[in-house]
Amino acid sequence: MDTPWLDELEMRAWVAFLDTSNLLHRRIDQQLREDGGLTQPQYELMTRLAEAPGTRLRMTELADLLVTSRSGLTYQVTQLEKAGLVRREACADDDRGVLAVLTDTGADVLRRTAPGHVRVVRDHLVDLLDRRQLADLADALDVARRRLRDAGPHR
Amino acid sequence: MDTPWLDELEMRAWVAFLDTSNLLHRRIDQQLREDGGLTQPQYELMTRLAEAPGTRLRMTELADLLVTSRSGLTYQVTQLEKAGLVRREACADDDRGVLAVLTDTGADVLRRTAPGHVRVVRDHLVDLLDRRQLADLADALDVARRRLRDAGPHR
DNA sequence: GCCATGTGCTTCGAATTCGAAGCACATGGC
DNA sequence: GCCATGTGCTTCGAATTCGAAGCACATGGC
Repeated sequence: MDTPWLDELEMRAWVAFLDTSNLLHRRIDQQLREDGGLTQPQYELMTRLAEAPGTRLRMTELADLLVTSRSGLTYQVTQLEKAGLVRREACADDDRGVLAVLTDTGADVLRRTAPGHVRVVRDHLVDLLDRRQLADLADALDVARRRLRDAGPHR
Repeated sequence: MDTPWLDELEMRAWVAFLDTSNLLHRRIDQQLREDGGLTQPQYELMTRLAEAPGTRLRMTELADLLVTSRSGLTYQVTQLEKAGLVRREACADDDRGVLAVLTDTGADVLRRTAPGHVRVVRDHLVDLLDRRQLADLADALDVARRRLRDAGPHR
C-alpha cells in the first residue's frame, strides 16, 4: 500500500488544478453577487434545470448533477422557490418524488445573468486556451469525471 | 458588450472542469473524513504551512494561497490551534502581524494523512493521465491561474 | 395482502462560511 | 511629532453547508 508521492510535474498539475478551481469559483461568486440576486450554487442549479427537458428535474437527479448533498439542494430549492424562480411539482410516477421546475421568471433572470457569467468564464479560462488546449482539457477531465462518477454514485 | 455564448467544445471543457472540480473536492472531503481528524480546508492549510520556509506563514499570505477569506482563515487556524496542530506566533517585523506555525504534532498528523490523500488524487486524476496530458493540463491551468491572480489580488 | 427493506425528500442541529465592522498598529505627509 | 489614511487580523451576525435521523411512499418476496 505504498503510494508514491507526486513528482514535480504531477504536483504542478495538481496544484494548478486546485488553485484554478478555487480562484475561478471565487471569481464567479463575486461576479454573480455584484450582478445581483443569484449565488453560484443557485445559478448552476437553474442552469441545469434550463438545460433539462421540460426545464424540470427530479430532486435526486439534480443533486447528482450539481454534486451537492440532498439536504443542501432542499435548502437551495426552497430559497429559489421563495424568490419565485423555481417551483416544486409533484412527480406523476412516484408519490415520493418531487420535481424542481424553472419558472418563466427564473428563465428571465437566467437570461439576464448569463452574459456576465459567460464573460467571466471566457476571460479567466476559455478564451485563454486555443482549440487544441480546450479539447485536451475536456478530454483529460472527462476521464477523471467518469472515474469519479463510477467510483461513487453512492453518497 | 455582446459576449458570444460558449460553443460545444468550450461548453464541454467548461462543464468537465466544473464537474471534475466538484466531484474531486467531494471525494477528497470524504476520504479525509473517513481517515479521521482533518477536513479538506484544514489539510490544505497544513500542507501550505509544511511547504513554507520555517513551516510558518503570515495569516494574509496563507489566506491568499488558500484562496479563502481572512475571517475563514482565522476560524480554521483557531480550530487547528485547539487541536494542537498549528500555533500562532507574533510577527517580529510587524506588531499587527500573526504567523501561523505548524507544530510537530501537526507535522506528524500530516505525515500520517498524506498517503491516503495522495492515493485519492492519483486514483481520480493524476494516474488517469499520461505525461503529455499532465503537462498540458498544468500549462493550461497555469495560464488561467496567472490571469485570475493578476485580475484580482484585491479581495 | 402483509411486511421487511429500500428509496426520495425534508427536518434537524452543529459546523463552517462569508463580508462588514471593529480594533490595533503602521506609514507617510506635513 | 501629529494625524489622516492604510493594513492585518479578529469579531460579529446572518447565511449556507453537511450528515444523520425522520417520515412517507415503493417494491418485492412470500
